[in-house]
Amino acid sequence: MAKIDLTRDAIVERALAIADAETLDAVTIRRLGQEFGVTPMALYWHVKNKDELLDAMGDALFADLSYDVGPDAPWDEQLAAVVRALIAALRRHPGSRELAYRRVMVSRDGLAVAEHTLRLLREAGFTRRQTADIATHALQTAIMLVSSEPGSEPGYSADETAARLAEKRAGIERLPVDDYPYVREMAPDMFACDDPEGFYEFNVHLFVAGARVTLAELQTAQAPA
Amino acid sequence: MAKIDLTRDAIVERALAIADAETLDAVTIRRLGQEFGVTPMALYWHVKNKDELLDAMGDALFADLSYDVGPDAPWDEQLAAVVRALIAALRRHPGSRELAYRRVMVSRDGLAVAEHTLRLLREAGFTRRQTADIATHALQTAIMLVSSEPGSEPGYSADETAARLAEKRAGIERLPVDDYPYVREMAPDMFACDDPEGFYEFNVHLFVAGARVTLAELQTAQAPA
DNA sequence: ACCTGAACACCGTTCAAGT
DNA sequence: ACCTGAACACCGTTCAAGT
Repeated sequence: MAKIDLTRDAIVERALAIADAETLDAVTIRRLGQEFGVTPMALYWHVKNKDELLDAMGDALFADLSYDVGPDAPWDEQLAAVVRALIAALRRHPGSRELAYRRVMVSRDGLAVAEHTLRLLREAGFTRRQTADIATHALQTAIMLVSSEPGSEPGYSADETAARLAEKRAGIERLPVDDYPYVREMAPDMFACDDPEGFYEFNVHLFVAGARVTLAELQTAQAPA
Repeated sequence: MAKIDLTRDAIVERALAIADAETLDAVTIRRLGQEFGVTPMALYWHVKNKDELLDAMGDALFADLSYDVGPDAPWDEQLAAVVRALIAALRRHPGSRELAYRRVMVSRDGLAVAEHTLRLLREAGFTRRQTADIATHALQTAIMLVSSEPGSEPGYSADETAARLAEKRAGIERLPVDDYPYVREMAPDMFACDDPEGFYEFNVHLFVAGARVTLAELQTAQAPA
């Protein structure tokens, strides 16, 4: 039974758990109060308001990132490591993944990945603008992959997800065969994924390959042999 | 003054406008009723519930896509055209961009792009799994780029965005110079963008380049000369 | 066919008050 | 220092009733 007492950390942890089990919409001040056996207003002692709670949840996403493969590794491997680390972190709290945006350039751990990523791209030879774009893109890619792992319906609980997916599949079944041959053929792959690790690895590869080629193009343009 | 009468289309249009001007959270049944000079309950005659309204808004995002560069164009150009078309469409209604996920494989226009994209990838030589992944990734990339155009704070109104950005910049100013040299150097590029078209083009290029290289790797692996 | 009134079960938040 | 009671301005939704 061990009642957990109301602290800021406990609140954030509980909030993350609710978001994962249900939805981000399901984490409300009132609900949290209820779960701690306390009135809603009690939370306001520990947290300024809901927005600050969401910020704190966002900060938690960046905890325990391990992206350091050493400064001697090629930059593209370093970049891949960053994206993998972000994906791993976000998969721990998929329900709160979108909160990562707002805290990368703010929280301590967020700034640490940012610094690391910006450095490796800059030293690889990208311009300032490109470095900013790719670094942003890296985080976005991670969020997006966790959002789009086939079979996930962003913003819905487990039950609703199942219902909506079933409806989508049924809708596609009803489609005229001649007009949508590829949609029909690919539907199973669009709605399910028996190998999530493979899904993530393929997409990380795609992302890093894009950056690699782009840099190569840049350098041959600048210094044609 | 010309009062617009309450129809399903008018409601959806108004909802999209509110989301763009403010936030998706700002579109509520009650608010819409108010704007049409009608009680909230009146909307339920035209729309089953809020979820259906959001679905309808999502459908609208896929209207007027022009991604057809002809079947003779190389597949990578066709893919670039799809991503550009999606970006253009989402930029018309940035406030509702996330609603695109749920309707790609459902709405008529969504299914049309899906069919087109799946076909071009499949014919280019990707496996079924890869085709599904890249097609999903294409939409996600578009959504994500519109979300992350430097200087945008997803989920906040214009005023709030300005406030949060200012706070972020100030936070970075306060950072120890020695610990975060790259974050400090790159901050202007992370928080603003004087050339959005360039931003989008660079990232589309990155995405397509990744796909191109990945396919090339695949083919040399399958058929080593 | 289309809209309203009244009601219910929810939100976040403030502020004075309790211990 | 930490929590509560009462209150306010919001949500989505149902359902019987009006025209």
